[in-house]
This record gives sequence, C-alpha cells and structure tokens, in this order.
Amino acid sequence: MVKKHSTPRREPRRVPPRAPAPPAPKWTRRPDERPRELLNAALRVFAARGYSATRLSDIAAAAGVTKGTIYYYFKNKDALLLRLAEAADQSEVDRLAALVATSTGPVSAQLRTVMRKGFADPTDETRRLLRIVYLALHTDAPHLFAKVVQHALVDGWALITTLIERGKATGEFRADADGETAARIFTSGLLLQHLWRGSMGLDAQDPFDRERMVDSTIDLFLHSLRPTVRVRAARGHRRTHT
Amino acid sequence: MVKKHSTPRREPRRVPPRAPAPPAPKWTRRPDERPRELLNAALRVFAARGYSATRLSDIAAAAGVTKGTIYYYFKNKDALLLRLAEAADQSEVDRLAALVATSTGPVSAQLRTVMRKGFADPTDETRRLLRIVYLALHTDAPHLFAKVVQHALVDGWALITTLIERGKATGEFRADADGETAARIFTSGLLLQHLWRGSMGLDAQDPFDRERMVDSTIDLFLHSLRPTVRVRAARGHRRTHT
Amino acid sequence: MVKKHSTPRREPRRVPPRAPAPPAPKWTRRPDERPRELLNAALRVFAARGYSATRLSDIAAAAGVTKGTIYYYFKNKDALLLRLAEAADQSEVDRLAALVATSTGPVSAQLRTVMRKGFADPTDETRRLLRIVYLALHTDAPHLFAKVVQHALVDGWALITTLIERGKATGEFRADADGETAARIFTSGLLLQHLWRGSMGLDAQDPFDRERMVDSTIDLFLHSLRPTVRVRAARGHRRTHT
Amino acid sequence: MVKKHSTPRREPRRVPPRAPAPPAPKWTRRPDERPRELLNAALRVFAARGYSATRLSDIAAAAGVTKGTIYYYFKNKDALLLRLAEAADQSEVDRLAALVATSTGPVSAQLRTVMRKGFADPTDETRRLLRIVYLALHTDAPHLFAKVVQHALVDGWALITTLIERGKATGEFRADADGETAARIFTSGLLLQHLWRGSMGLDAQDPFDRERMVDSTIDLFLHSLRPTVRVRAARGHRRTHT
DNA sequence: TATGAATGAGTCTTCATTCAT
DNA sequence: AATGAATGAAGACTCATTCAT
Repeated sequence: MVKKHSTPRREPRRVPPRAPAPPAPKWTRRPDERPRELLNAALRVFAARGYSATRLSDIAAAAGVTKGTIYYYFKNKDALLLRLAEAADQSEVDRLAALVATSTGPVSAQLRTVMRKGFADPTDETRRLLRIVYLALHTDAPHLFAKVVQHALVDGWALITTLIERGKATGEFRADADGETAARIFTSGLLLQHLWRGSMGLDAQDPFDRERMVDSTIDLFLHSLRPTVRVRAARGHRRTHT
Repeated sequence: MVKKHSTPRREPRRVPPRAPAPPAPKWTRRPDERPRELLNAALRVFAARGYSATRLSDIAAAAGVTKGTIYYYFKNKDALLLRLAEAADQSEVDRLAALVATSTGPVSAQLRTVMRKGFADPTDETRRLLRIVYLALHTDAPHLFAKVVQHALVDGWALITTLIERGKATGEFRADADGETAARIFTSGLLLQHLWRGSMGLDAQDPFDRERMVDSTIDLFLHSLRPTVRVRAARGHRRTHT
Repeated sequence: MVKKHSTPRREPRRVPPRAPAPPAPKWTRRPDERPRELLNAALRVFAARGYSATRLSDIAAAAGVTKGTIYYYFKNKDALLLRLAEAADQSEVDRLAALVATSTGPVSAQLRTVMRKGFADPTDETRRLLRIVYLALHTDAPHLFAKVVQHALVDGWALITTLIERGKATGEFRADADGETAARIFTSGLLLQHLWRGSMGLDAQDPFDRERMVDSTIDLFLHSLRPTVRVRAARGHRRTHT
Repeated sequence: MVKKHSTPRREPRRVPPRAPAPPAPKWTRRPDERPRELLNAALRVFAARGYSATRLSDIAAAAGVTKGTIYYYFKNKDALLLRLAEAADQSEVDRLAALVATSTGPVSAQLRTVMRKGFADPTDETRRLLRIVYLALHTDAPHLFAKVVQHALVDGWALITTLIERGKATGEFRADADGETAARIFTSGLLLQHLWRGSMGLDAQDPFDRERMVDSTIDLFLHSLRPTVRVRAARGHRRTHT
C-alpha cells in the first residue's frame, strides 16, 4: 500500500534566528504516573456515568490522553475496571483483617473499626468512588461484578461474621443473633445509601448527614447484637417485641 | 385475515372460516396482553443482565416474539424501562401507610409488617425484580428516578420513621435510637441484598436463604431499637458496646 | 440515555395529489439471494485486493448493501472466507473422487480428467477466483489457510496419488515414479500460474495461452509417468539423462 | 560514549575508559549490521505470518530491538518489504545463466543444475523465505512486483526454455514437448510448495521431505521430456496416455 | 542510536431502530 | 399485528507511525 510519506527524516536543522523557546512538546512522557492517572480518570467517569455508558474516549479525555494510550497500559475496558476492583480488593479486606487480628479490646470496638474503615469511611474520595463503581457494576457489567464480589464483599462479610461470633463467645453479643445476616445487612445498607447519595442525587430529596448515618448505623449494629437481658418476671412480654 | 402469518406462536391451527367454536380453545393470548408480556420479559432480562447489557433481541426472545414487535408497542428501549419504573411508582407506600393506619397492636408488630410487605417480600417476583429500576433508572432517566425515589423510598422511610417514633413514645423502643437512620439502613440493606441476589451472581458465590435473611433482618431491626437495660454490675468497658 | 426521537409512528398518511408512483423503497428484501450475493462480492474483492486489505465496507459496497447486512448473514470477516472455502471443499474434491470412482478406462484418462476439472478448468469464473483466494490466504491469513488446506489440497493430492498408484499397478505408469511428488508439483504449478496470471498481471509480461498451458501440463504429467523403456544395449547412457 | 544505553544486547560489560584491548572481545555487533538483522527478522516473520498480519512489533521482537529502531533504518513497513524484494531482484538468474553457459555435458545435467540452484535449494534459508515476496509484493507494491517477476521469473523461464530447446536439438529431449510450459510448471510447482511449506502450515498437515520433493521433481521434469519410444506392440488404448 | 510512550486514523463489530412485507 | 431483513451510527480496539527522551 506504500503510502506517501511527506515527513522528511533528519532535516538538517535550519539555524533558528534567535534560539526560540523549545516548541512546547505536544505531549510528555509520564510512564509512572499514567497508569494511576488513567485509573483515577476511569474511576471518576465510571462512577459518574456508569460503566457501560462510559466511552473509552471519555476516560482518555478525562486523563488528558488519547484512546490509544489506554491500550498501552490496559488490555481493554474491562481490565480498567478489574484493576480498579483489585486495588480495593487486596488492600481493603486484607488490611481490615490484619487490623482486627492485631487489635485487642472488646469485640464491639473492633466491629466499630471494621465498619468505619471498611464500609463507611467517607473521608477517602477514592474509596468512596470505588464503592460506587462496585454497585453500578452489578447493573452494568454483571460478569465483572461476579469477579469482584468474592474478595471485597463475601470476604468482608466473613470477617465481620467472625467478629460477631467471637463476641458471642465472650458474651458481649447475644448468642441468638444472626451474625451472618447482620454482616450483610448493615454493610449493604450503608453501601446503598452511599451510592444513592454519592452520585445519584438522593441528597437533594432526602438530605442526611453522612457522619451521623455512619455513627448511627454502628450504634444500631451494636445494639442489635446486645445480649437480651432476661428480666425474669417479664419474660413472656419481652419475647413479643423482640 | 389469516393470510400471512409465518411464525404463529401457540396457535395450534388456523381457525377455519366458518368452523363452530372449538370446545375449549386453549386460552388464546389476547393482543392486549402483549405489552404486559413484553414488560415482564424486559423486567426479567434487565434484572438478569442489567439495562445496558440487555439487547432488545434478548427481551424479544424472552417474550417469544421478534425485535420488531417490541417497537410496535414501545417507542424504544428506554420506554420499556420507563414504563417499568412507572409501574414501580404506583404508590405502594400509600398502601402500606393505610395498612399501618388501620392496624392496632404493638408498634413492633407494625414495623414487622411494613418491612415484610414493603421491602422484603421475596415471593412477589415482580416487585423484587422491579428493584433493578433503582439502579438503572438513574443513568437512563434521572428525572423519573427522582420521582420514584421520592415516592417509594423517601416516603417509605418517613413511614417507618414515624412508626419508630411512635414506639419511642410508648416506650417500646429506646429513646436514643436514630430512627431515621434505622429506617434507611435496614431497608437499603435488604433491598441491596435482594438486588444482588435477585439475578444470579451473588447467590452463586454466597448462597443465602431469603426467608432467613428477611426474618433475621427484622429481628435485628427490632433488637437494635430495644430499650437499653442497665445491668447493675458494670463490667469495665461494657459501656462501649451499647 | 433517552434519546430524542423525532420520527412519528404511523402518521395518518397525507392524501397524495395524484397517487404518485410508490416511492421507490430504499432497499428490498432478498433473504434468499443475499448470502450468495455477499459471498460473490467477497470472492471478487478478496481475489482483487487480498483478504487483509479488503475492508468489510468494500464487500458491502460490492454487494450493494451496508456493512451491517454482512453481519446479519455471517458472523464476521473470517466466516465469509471460510464459507467460501467450504463451498469449494465439499463439492470440489468429493465430486472429483466420485467422478473417478465411476469412470472406467485407462488411469491416464482419469488423471487427465481430474487435473482438468479439479485444478485447471479455466472456464468457471467462480472457481478460478476461489483458487486465487486460496493462494492469497497463505500470505494474508495463515490461520485460515490451514483450515482450508486439508480438504482442498491434501485430499486432492491424495486422490491423484491414488490414481497414479493404480496406474503403476496396471503397468500404465512406471513403478519408480514418485507419485506423491507428482501430485503436488503439477497441481501447485498450475495453481501458481493461475494465481499470477489471474489477478497479478503476469500476462502482461509473459503472455501465455491458458488452454495450452493446461493441455501441456497434462501432457507433461503423463509423460513424466510413462514407463521407462529399457533399451537393453543403451542402459548406461539412458540412466544419466533421466 | 557509553552514556545512555538502556538495553544493551549482548554487551557483557561496559568497556572501561582505558582498559587494554580485551584479548578476544566477543564480536561486538557493528551498527552497520542492524539493517541486515532487521531485514532478516522481517523476512522470517513475513514468511511466517504474512505481510499484512505481521506487526512491526513482531519484527522488532524477532530482531531483538524495539519498534522505534526500525524507523531509524527504514522509512516504514512497506520499505522493509521493498528492500527485501530488491535483494531478491539481484540477478540470480544471470548467475545461473553464466553457470549454464560455461558448463558442458548433457543438457539434462544442466537442467538439473539450474533447477537445483535456482528454484529448489532448500538449504539456503534466505532465498527460500524470500519467496514470500512473490505473493505479498503484488498487493503492496505492484510496480516492484512486476520488476521482480521479470527478472527472477520470466528470465528464469527463458533460460530453462532455452536449455530444453537445446536438448531437443541434440535429441536428448522429445521434440514435441512443450518446453515453455515445462519451464513454468515445474518451477512454479516447486516454488509454491516451498512457499506453503516454508512457514509452517502445510507441513503440519502434509509432511513431506524437501530433499525428496526436489529430487523427484527433477526426475519428473526429465522424464516428462524423454523421447517417446514407440513400442511395437500397441496394446489398444496405449496411445492415449502418451 | 535506541527506546518506548503516545498518537490517531482506520476497521471490525454491535445493536437499537427502521421499514418492506 | 407481526416479522425479520436491512440500516447506520456508535464505540472498542489495533497498530503503523511519531516524537520526547
């Protein structure tokens, strides 16, 4: 196909009249920052538009590069998302597990920590976005969702369940509480609230302070696990409303 | 007009021009039902694959028709989602409110009822699947999404909050519980679990009995609102976890 | 994403002033002809441009449809080529084998027939093009070439080899001829000549009558297999130039 | 200038500023050899994958450099092919002609030599691979293709034809053989077999010893030109196959 | 010289939508 | 009322080529 090729290679450089400012390179090399930049951009756009609705060119534009560059660092669109998920995966749950393993004190305190750090901390922008992506994933890309779920969700729930069981063993929590359900419901509740409020505009219709929600959720969580105090006399009545 | 009808679906024989009415004709599907059939199909597939990932041909196949037919009844793909959402918008909350208004008995029982009927009934396939709307709609029709959210969610939470406040007033629930958060967290938790589980994916990796989850959630809900009983013998850090 | 949608559905048709000629449909349905048309177009374009250099849009244009239509009938570009090849596969070699099986007479006559019908008949445009595609395939799409080769080439050679062996058995051919090589060389020679002359412009530089080439090739083929006549006296000398 | 040289290839140690000449320095690859290396690599990959299917990065990898380097030595991908073709254009035929001119002995021996040296030597990797040019070049540089064809093919055929005619004159070959066709068919057959076999593909499905193929081809060639000996006892249809 | 990051035009492919039947 | 052939715009992805280093 022998295309024409007008650009001469190695033109003997014309002596510049006055050594002009180096002509502002069209682009710069940032081999180390690029992947992170791309990931960040992808995260933002995915969270805002949803995975399917996001075009590669959106991400590229958001990262200030062209489409091709994305493919230099990532195999394809899915890979971006997966990498995003892995980042959360590995650090998040494992870190929490480590945290719990080393910490002493009452189980309730540990549970509080896990909920805060793992599912509720609204201070870290990246992590919040990430959570949103997780959720959108289910709708937009179920096949990816499945891959992501195992570590981040199931393992997280397992960790919490373990804590609760430990609390039951020490008598801190009531033995008849369904720890597995508790682990799932409180975390899911918090997640969905974050999703709706994070980028879906629920705050406009239903303003709610995030800090309060997290604090109250933990409060409710722990209260729901409190040992039932059997007031001997009132036994029958108690059973009813519990 | 039995002229061309190249792909008859469940029409065992062409009706002869003048035949006597067949004794017990298999309920001929009336054309009026088509839209509903299509919506049902759409609902199932949207729930299973997500809105974006669903092809019109998937829906058509699920409904036993061809793509073209969908366009006879709906303007386009979005219209299907919209129509679905409108159905969800049917003031289910009002029904619940009415239910509560007429019922007597302890608040905890009412709360239990509301949770069951409004957010947790896993037997009603339609309602469960419809929840997909809560995620997909935001991207594809923010306007409608806001409306649905208001009607189904915010109003629902208000209803529950009211109940909790009533419980506090009667002393059934502890006064320091954050009723507004409770209303949001437990419902959201249940909803998200249903969303994730409604259409394969999570269930494969984290099987969980639906009934148990609902029952346990209500149990946790009520426990989390129980009045705090001060146990005389304060064992050091006990205060913390209550 | 709820796109605008200006096209009204079922506009009550404006009464035309004078019943104008039906407004020349933008396209017509040709479900039966299309596949063949597409295949023909593909064959022509592949032969002219080569497989890789051919864009789907070229084929579409050549067939008078749009790109999308191709995908209605074929899975992808490769599938077009494969289908083209299959067409030749099945018919060609099997037909030749059948032809040989039923024919009587001297082996040399059968061989002549096989060469003519199978590798040399220049009268059928489609088959000629097909052969060209075969050859180009090796350069353009080795992965497809491999798939195609088995039936068309290897089996074809096997057929010819069988014939030659039969000829040896009857004494028609010399026993020391390498039938397997002969099968490959004469057919390949004819093929490559056809390729070069068919669409690669060799005729301009080296004009050659096709009929003559085929006839002469068969003549050479048969001569090369002729029994060696041992003239007892001249044995030594004969060996040299043979 | 041992400044930046981030990917030294086979340069075991940086030469120290003032060291005595190392006793036997592994032949440092001189930069002059780069182009040749690249061409060799290109040749191999083109032959294996086909021109279009070959990515510059494939060639670069095969040559042990990176893509950018190729552009330092060649204008573009086409240029590689062109340069390859030019190499093929080096009048090999002239050499053969000279060879023939000086040789004595029977024509059949000369013919054997020409076939061996010119079209069949499977030990010379470069020349064998170069044949890919005969197919790819046509699409990508018809102009050059024509030139190569003239030089390598048409002239080659002329040479062989001349030999055959000479053989006819001396009575070594039968007078009624079509020498021009013979020249074309046997060379083309051998070439196409080499092309197909040179780069995997055919060999996998139809293994064949190269030496045998060449030897047998020459054998067939000479046999096909043998004078016809009329065997007295005409056994019916014998005439046909001669 | 050489590298390899970045580019962007070119293609394949998908699929919502239209429309002849 | 329904079909399914055909469309065409959109978007993912590839890769030859450029260029900062």
